[in-house]
Amino acid sequence: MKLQKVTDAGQAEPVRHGRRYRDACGAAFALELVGERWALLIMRELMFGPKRFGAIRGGLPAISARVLAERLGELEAAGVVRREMLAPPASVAVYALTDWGRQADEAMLALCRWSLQSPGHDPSLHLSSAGLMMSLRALFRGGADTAGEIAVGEDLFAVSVAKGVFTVRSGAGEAAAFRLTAADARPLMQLFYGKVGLAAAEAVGLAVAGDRAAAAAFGGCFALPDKLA
Amino acid sequence: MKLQKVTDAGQAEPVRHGRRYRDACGAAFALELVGERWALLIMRELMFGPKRFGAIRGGLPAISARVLAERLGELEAAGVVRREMLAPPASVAVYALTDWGRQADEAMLALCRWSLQSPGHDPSLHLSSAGLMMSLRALFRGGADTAGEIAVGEDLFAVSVAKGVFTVRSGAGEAAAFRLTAADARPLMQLFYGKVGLAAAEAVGLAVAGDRAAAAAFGGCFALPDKLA
DNA sequence: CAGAATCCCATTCGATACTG
DNA sequence: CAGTATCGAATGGGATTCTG
Repeated sequence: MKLQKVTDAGQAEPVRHGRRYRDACGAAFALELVGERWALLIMRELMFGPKRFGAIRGGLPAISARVLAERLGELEAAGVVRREMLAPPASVAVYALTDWGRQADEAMLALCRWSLQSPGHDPSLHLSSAGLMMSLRALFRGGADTAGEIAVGEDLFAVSVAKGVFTVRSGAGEAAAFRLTAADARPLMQLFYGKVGLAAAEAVGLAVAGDRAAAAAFGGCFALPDKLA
Repeated sequence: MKLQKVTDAGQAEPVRHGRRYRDACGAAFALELVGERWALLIMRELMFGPKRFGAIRGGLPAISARVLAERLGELEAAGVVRREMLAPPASVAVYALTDWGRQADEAMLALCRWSLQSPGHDPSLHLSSAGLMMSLRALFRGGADTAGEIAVGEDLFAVSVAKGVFTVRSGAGEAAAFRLTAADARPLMQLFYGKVGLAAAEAVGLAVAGDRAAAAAFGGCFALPDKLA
């Protein structure tokens, strides 16, 4: 009722909240689509693959079920998210970004890179596996070609550096030279944000398998930008 | 009181609204800083130079004075905006982006480029001169080197294409080959968004001075992206 | 006139409880 | 687990008013 109104033809038409910017600039239109509270973070959670309602909540512990349901409805009406029913016998609903929704990652990365220059950023907060991978993409500084896997809790990602381009995919990787495993993002943040060595990260819960030298070199590909103030 | 609390030492400490994301990802932190309603559009208005309170309102006719004052206070506390007192005899307050605040333009451009792919975008809405220049930057597709001036209402911008890079500055331009003048953004939107010729834009209020061929070529450097749906 | 302060109301958010 | 219902609290928007 709040999210959309059904026209005479029965078509869903996004009405959104009465609050519009009434501004023809693309930035304003983007904010109409994904500027509501939590919207961009929900998209981040879906950036590496479809997720169930509960899995999104898992990545965003501070969101309430009500707001999450509301946002998913709005994002679906906006064409950013698609609700899909998995085939039987699974028969559960998952939420996935549309192709267009996935293209918002450039904007998201730009926001990450910008905000991480601030000395006010607090890396001690909770970080989901999707948030970690997003941060890695934002923090990539370049380095030698390599490939590996990162396992965070239940989630597995294939990462690679090829020709100076860093790529993350969901799932197992081809020809992974190393694998970093941790129960949550904390130890990996130490390694990537904190610029500590592999050994220090292992002391706080990281497990390294495979080529240790390759893993260490990979860790050196990322750094927080220089702070401003 | 709502924007900041004064500590024992008397220092201003951004408390924001109780609503936090509690998420270590840079995207979440960016949203804490500039994710409130109107914040990014206020920054857009300041992107090409400092403005007075009333001038910002002029660019954002739908914002209320209360919310604008509140946002300016928050953005100042966040280090994105600086409130400056012009030297006498002017002695008026203006709001300017800090260096860091200006760096958010990459993220803003990415949002523009993303959202303008949507068929839902409505170019018939109001557009401020800052919004127009932002949109031009987002719509730039490349073209031959040139330089000119664009005058929208009271505002004057120097634009140039050099080595495939499009630049906008506030004020008069060096060696401008042409000048496009209009009372508001509408005729210029016709030219740049609408892909109509110079003559058609002149029919709706555009005035062209100087080298017409250069002006026409400049107009051809911009285009809306292909729509998705 | 610029812009801060105040009041009122509609909407939204967040937390908890509830249901299939 | 996947949402929905409900309610108090906070916010946004608009109008009005004060102050210099």
